[in-house]
Amino acid sequence: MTQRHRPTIHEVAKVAGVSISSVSRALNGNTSNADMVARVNAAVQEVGYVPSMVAQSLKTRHTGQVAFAMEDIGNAAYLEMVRRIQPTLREVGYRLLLHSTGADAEDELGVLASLSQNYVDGLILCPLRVTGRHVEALRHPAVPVVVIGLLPDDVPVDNVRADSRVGARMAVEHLHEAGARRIAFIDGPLDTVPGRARHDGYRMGLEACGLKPDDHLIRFADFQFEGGRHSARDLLTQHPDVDAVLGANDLIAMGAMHALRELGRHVPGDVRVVGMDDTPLAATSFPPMSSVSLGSADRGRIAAELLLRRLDGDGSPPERVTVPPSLTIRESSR
Amino acid sequence: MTQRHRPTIHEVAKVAGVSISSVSRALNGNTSNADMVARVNAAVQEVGYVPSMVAQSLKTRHTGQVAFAMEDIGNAAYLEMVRRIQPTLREVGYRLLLHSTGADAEDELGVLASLSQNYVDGLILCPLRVTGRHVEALRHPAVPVVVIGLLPDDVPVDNVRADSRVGARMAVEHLHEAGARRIAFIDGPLDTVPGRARHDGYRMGLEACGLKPDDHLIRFADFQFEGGRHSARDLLTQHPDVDAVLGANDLIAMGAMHALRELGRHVPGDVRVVGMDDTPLAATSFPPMSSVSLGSADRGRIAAELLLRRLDGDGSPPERVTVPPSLTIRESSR
DNA sequence: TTGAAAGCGCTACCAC
DNA sequence: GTGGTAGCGCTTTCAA
Repeated sequence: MTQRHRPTIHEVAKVAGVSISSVSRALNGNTSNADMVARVNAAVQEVGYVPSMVAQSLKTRHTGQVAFAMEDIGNAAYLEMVRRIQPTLREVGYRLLLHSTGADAEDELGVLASLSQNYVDGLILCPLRVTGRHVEALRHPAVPVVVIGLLPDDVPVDNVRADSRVGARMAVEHLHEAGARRIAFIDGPLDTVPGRARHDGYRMGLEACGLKPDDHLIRFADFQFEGGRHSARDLLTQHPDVDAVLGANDLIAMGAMHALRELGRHVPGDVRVVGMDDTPLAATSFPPMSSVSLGSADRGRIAAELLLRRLDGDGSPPERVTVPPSLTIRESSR
Repeated sequence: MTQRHRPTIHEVAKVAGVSISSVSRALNGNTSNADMVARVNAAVQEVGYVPSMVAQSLKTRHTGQVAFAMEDIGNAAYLEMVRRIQPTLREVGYRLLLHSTGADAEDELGVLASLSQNYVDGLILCPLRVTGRHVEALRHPAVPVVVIGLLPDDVPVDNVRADSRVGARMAVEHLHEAGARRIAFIDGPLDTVPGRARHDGYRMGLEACGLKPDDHLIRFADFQFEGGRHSARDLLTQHPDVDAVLGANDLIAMGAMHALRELGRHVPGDVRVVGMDDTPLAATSFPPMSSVSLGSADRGRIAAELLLRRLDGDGSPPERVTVPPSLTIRESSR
């Protein structure tokens, strides 16, 4: 692997017999002389010149890079976001940097702080928890930031939200309509943004249906399959009259479906199940599982679009977009 | 969003009452005078100085960035890789850039070419198809490259492989031992690296078991759920004697499980099913699905480690690592 | 040990 | 329209 010398703009200039300024202009389309452009291009070909992003960045003060920070790319919701963010940015020439922070708030703050290093032009942040220090850091970001998730109203950054409160409520109402009366809920941690919102939505749903809330029917499971399975097993053993389970995400709900099967309960005959996030897991499960889509893909796309507007120099006040949830009804709750 | 002036090393120097060289040295640990270090650090705090990555990169000629290019981060195998690559790189201070090329060979070549822009120090490439132009581009990469996937022997880059040929053979042998005699195979496209290898492995497996290959029992499905479902439905309708289905990945195999259920065939009683990649889908399916792990996580980690060695200046000859497959037997094939 | 100064490769301003 | 030239913010010689 011989580290060949990378030709610079000077080599091109020499070969073309012009000045480096002319080369720069020709390459950036700031010249009207067609002959000049042709000569420069020929020289570029000849020496195999490729502009240095780094030098350009130092001069122009932008990098063509955007970062996306979330807890774990392994989470289907974040994955959906990335899959939309990347092409949206890429279309206009931005590259995407990925930060999986592993639910470490310290790490997220580190990302926020490191923005001052100016290695990216903007950031899309999807925090699992929003602390006071987050808010503080978001007051004076070194580059434009878009936050996906709930944010205090006075934080001056663009903000894209899901409405998982309404989503959870929709699920409960649907289960009620389908005939369920003892609707259990397996949530994620209450101190996370989605955990809190879904909990509230569940309660709201019960009220809207005239069902009495019963805290014994609520469990917490860290958003994972095994947690859902354990919680559901426990739940159904202690409360055999439960006739529906809402999972705070599809993994939890899938775990619950497995537990139900192990307990010999039929889905949806004995117990109806609904998940949240509407990931591929839901569509491919057996029976296919109803799930509340929180529009992860849309949130990703919209966040990217908002950020691009800022990067274009848009100075209008921070925007707040809420993506409505939608329920996909499949066999598990019919 | 007031674009405040970012303090430079000059401000720090002025406040500390020293030269910019001293600031640089103190910050990079190239000074032994403790007093100097203290003064500089104090000044850094005072003005809120954060070094510019870009300026550092221009000078030092490295960026602290590594790119990972694959077809689609939505694919579970690539996802697993990313999940290991990122922390491995991050641990030593590298950031990860993501290129989802969307199975566009042109795009992959673009990534390879753009390496000359020196916006990254290295690349991990996981091509779905390897063309002559890939090979050509890989002969003189501008920065170290590690390829995950099959590669001609004479291409001088580090290379991490799965052995999906052996993996597919293992699956066939397992199905045979379990009692299957008419083992069908739903593959991905034959012109992809994994599609080809798995096809060969399937044939090898049949031979090893003394089963007669029958091309009618092979279908192609583009590695997706619906493809697997369609193919399986078609297959089982035309060949009701099929008693086992191997899917070239878990999505295909899941699709097949659904088709079987729709056809009223019991898994594993009537038809045994095995998938490949051993994704979360397999473990959470019902019944839990046997699957051949091709070590995606390990391949990702190893690729990252190999790349880090190169970035450390290791000049030894290109290495070739093959990660062995392993079969996880679950209910679907018992 | 410290400071002055020379670039890294580029853009953009200024005269011509 | 074209060519000098002054930096962008940093690291790293080189002398003192």
